Amino acid sequence: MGLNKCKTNESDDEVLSPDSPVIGEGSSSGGDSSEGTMLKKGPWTSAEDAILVEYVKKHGEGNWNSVQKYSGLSRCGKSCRLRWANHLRPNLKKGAFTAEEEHLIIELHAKMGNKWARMAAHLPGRTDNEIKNYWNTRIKRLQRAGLPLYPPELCPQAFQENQQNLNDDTLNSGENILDPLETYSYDIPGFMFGNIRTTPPFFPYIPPLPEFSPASTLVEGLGSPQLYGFSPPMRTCHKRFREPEQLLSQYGYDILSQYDRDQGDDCRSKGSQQHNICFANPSSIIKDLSNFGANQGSQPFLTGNFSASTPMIGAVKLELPSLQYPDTTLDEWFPNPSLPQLESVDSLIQSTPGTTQSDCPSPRSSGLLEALVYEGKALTITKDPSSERSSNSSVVTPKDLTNCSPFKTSSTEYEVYNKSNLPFGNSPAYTFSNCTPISASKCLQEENLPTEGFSGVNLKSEPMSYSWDFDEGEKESSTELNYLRPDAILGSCWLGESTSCRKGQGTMTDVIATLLGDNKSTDFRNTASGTSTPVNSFGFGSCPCNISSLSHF
DNA sequence: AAGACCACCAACCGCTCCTGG
DNA sequence: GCCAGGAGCGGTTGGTGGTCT
Repeated sequence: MGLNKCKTNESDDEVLSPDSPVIGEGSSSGGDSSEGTMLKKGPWTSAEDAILVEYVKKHGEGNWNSVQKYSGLSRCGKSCRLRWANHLRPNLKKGAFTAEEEHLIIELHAKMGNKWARMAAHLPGRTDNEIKNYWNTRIKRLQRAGLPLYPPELCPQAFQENQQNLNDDTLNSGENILDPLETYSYDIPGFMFGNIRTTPPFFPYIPPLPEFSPASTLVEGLGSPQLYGFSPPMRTCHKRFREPEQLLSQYGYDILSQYDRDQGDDCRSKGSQQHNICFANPSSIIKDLSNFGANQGSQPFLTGNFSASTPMIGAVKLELPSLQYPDTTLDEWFPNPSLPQLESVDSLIQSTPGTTQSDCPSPRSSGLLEALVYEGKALTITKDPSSERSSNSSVVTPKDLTNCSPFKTSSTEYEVYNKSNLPFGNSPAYTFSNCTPISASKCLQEENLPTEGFSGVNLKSEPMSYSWDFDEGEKESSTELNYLRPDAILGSCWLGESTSCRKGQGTMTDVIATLLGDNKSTDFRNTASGTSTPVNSFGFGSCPCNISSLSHF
């Protein structure tokens, strides 16, 4: 296999080359032996940069392993490529990300997961490394804050896509004996933000079951990272909390202020426990999951807030919501409301993940070329956004995104959020009702949405209908489900019901039993009547909500 | 003032995919 | 079909400087 020559081995990993003109300049400099010469590692010097630039001018990009040969640069080709791509390449945009870029990154990440290169293609002048670093930093920050990685409206979406994938994966392949290691390596697309029409409920995390059955299929789905119904405990006292304003502005949650207010008591745990949605605190989550058997359902959290690198129980590797459709362009994910591209979205919806993954070209294969295409399109848009808007181009501009996607909260909804007294400032319904990228033609064909129920803030528990098409072939089990309005759920739990929300710990088994057992309906009818406290569709521990529709299972 | 903590950035590393012989 | 080299991607690590206690 063509492992890169840059790869170090035990013998030369720590070897420094005293003869190398550049070795030793960086604190982390080391040397690799390649064809008898030592390869420098560590920070690049301006002299090295100049050499590399000169080489690229003469020979063009590519053939990086020849750089050392022809330029005398004591760097492996890999290092040269990285240096060029991340620092020396022309048209690189330096400096901090703009607000638009940040929001676009968030949105793209919700779509693609940790596909940094593809994300970079949508951000002209930005490198995958930059985006990656930004995201990782952001994750850390949000994890510390116990905040969601995404605005709340993305959570149901992430679940939906994940559920769709899982259902298709399992139901469409009868011979598919689920390998836990593979089964839980989810890619969760999220191309229809805010379209809760098809948003199924969230369930607490349920451990994987070995059987392959509709029930187990469901449970497998429930084990997805999108709906682990646990809340990350805020066990650590955060001594400092930087950039609270930024966090607030990003999410519009009045969390951090409350957070700081709570800081003196209980290490902000009060605030954190109330914010049971889309939490980012994988490390804590993992700890609790590892104790899951003894502590089922005690830690509600949910939705795509895992780092793909975060270790999971059973070597589960999770990936954040990722729509692995390399050929899918952004406007397919974010159809212009004025020109909803139903076909494209429908095709995405209808395509099974199995088909998707197998049919679509490898991300690798589409990597650079696709990135160039993306970037070219993006550049075009940047130059002439007006013409872009009038066309049916396949690339959406950041402005488009802020206008037509739930992330338009960047400058508008966030403000509204901030103005609200609700913990989220406003409900996902706000986003859904005001900026719903209606996508699936199926939605249009079906009865009218109870849109009125989505507008405004209403904390009353009003049942509303969500259709959950498990699978086209599973219609009998995919009848319409009734769930509480998400805003009602949010409201009830966010408004100081942390105690009651924690009560839901004991209901995990109820859910499991309900999902797997025969007395499906009764349990949740009891639940609906308040005799038990199920984890509701948004992972809130105990918001007394109507989950009677779960009896459909 | 010192240490701890954190954000940011750059670079490395391991792996996978693609391509050509 | 197999193999090796090239290239790219994503994860991780380490350094540096700023801020806070």
